[in-house]
Amino acid sequence: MHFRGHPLPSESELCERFGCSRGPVRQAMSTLRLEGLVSSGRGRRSIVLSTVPSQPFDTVLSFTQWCQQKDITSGQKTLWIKRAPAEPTMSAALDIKDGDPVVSLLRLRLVDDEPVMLERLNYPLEFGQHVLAFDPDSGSIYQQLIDSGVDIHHATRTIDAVAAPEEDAQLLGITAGDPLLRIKRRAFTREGRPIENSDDRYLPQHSQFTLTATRETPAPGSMIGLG
Amino acid sequence: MHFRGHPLPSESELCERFGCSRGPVRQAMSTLRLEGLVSSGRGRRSIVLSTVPSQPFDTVLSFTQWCQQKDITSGQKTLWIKRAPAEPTMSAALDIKDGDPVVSLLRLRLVDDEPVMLERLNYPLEFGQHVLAFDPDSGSIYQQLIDSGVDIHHATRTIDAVAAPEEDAQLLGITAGDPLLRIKRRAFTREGRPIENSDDRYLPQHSQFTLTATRETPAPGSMIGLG
DNA sequence: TAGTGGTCTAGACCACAGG
DNA sequence: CTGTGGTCTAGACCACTAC
Repeated sequence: MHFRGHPLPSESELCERFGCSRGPVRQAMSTLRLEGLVSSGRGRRSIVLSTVPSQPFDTVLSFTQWCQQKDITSGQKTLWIKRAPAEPTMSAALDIKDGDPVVSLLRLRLVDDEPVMLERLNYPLEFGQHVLAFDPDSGSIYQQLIDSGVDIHHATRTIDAVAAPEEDAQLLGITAGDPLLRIKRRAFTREGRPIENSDDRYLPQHSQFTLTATRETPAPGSMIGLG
Repeated sequence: MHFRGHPLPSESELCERFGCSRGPVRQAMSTLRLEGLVSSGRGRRSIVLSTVPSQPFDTVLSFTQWCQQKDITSGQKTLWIKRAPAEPTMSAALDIKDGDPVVSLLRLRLVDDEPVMLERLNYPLEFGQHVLAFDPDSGSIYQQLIDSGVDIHHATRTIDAVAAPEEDAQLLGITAGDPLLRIKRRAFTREGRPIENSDDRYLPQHSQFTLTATRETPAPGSMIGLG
């Protein structure tokens, strides 16, 4: 029915078909454009670019949720969970005072019982209390936070590559110095208060990060993929 | 003046101040929201989340342009440029027939005369001819393609980490096996025909990749940053 | 030249947040 | 309760594309 290059009905036709004015139609088209699914421009019909929807925000943040969508049997082993006063670097990252309590986790993420990712998570006590009151091996911490009423509003990620230190290498079953894909993540409330500061290290042979950008919109969709 | 959490003027105030109706004001706010700069919602004032603008699409693709924005003195050394029949992997990636001509480049990117990135670019002849007819050390290939009338519409990037092979290590002045951040990129026309298939390898200590996502919109902005 | 999407105006109603 | 942003209507003009 719809394939790449296929022209869409004109906006006026869509207005008639759905019995609404141009506003809602244009808003819907705008969403599709942002997702990179259609292309449009002055004077020409809009056309289908892709029929594959981009991943929603939740999936990008939650390893658990992403594995479920991909029908991958994911596992996790929490190596430790602790509550301790913040070091200067961590207090700065979480926008709290030096020595304020921080809840920290070290988790190993598994796919088919093989380690694929090492996760270091840090939360201010205000949010970390919901993590403490929860078995971290029973499911998604993100889901737990959301269920506890924490308003995870936006997040930033920084990606680079590092050589595996001895500790990481042992846990991931590789040799020290092997390359790891590192994703540092910070999540915020709507008001901009830090919820989480984390450091994930992926085995590059098992995972990669992909994203798309469109010229018409500076904001690309993104997702994590296992290959 | 504007800081994180600072409330913005209401939409009606902005309408008065700029002498326009709500439409354009809402469109501008929508752009800021997509870029993760402001947050808004029913019944409450919009607020500032960040004062750091995200990079536009062009900048994300063009190393040259990005360096110019950052006031970094960037250099480049094209090690070779060739035209050769496509290998099976490349023909599949560029959606051309086996043996069809492909224009390929190997470029070293410099910042302050130090190598920071190794760039392998591949174009189908249709687009690569504009690269051949151009001194690749004189400026941005993306700019050259755009000036030649090539409609670079959207792009996908895949990010992972690799251990530097001997050739890359020598060119970048590091040791073989050191971690590199790899970004594989594919650019397309509006019709979905591949323009470029490339493989960039960054020294991780000099560069990193950051992106933001907002819960309200699945599409995050993205940029490359040097640290 | 006819039809398209991009942009704008000037209203309107609603759900929701805050005092 | 008032004011907010989210959404909608029903027009309008323009630049551009395809013919």
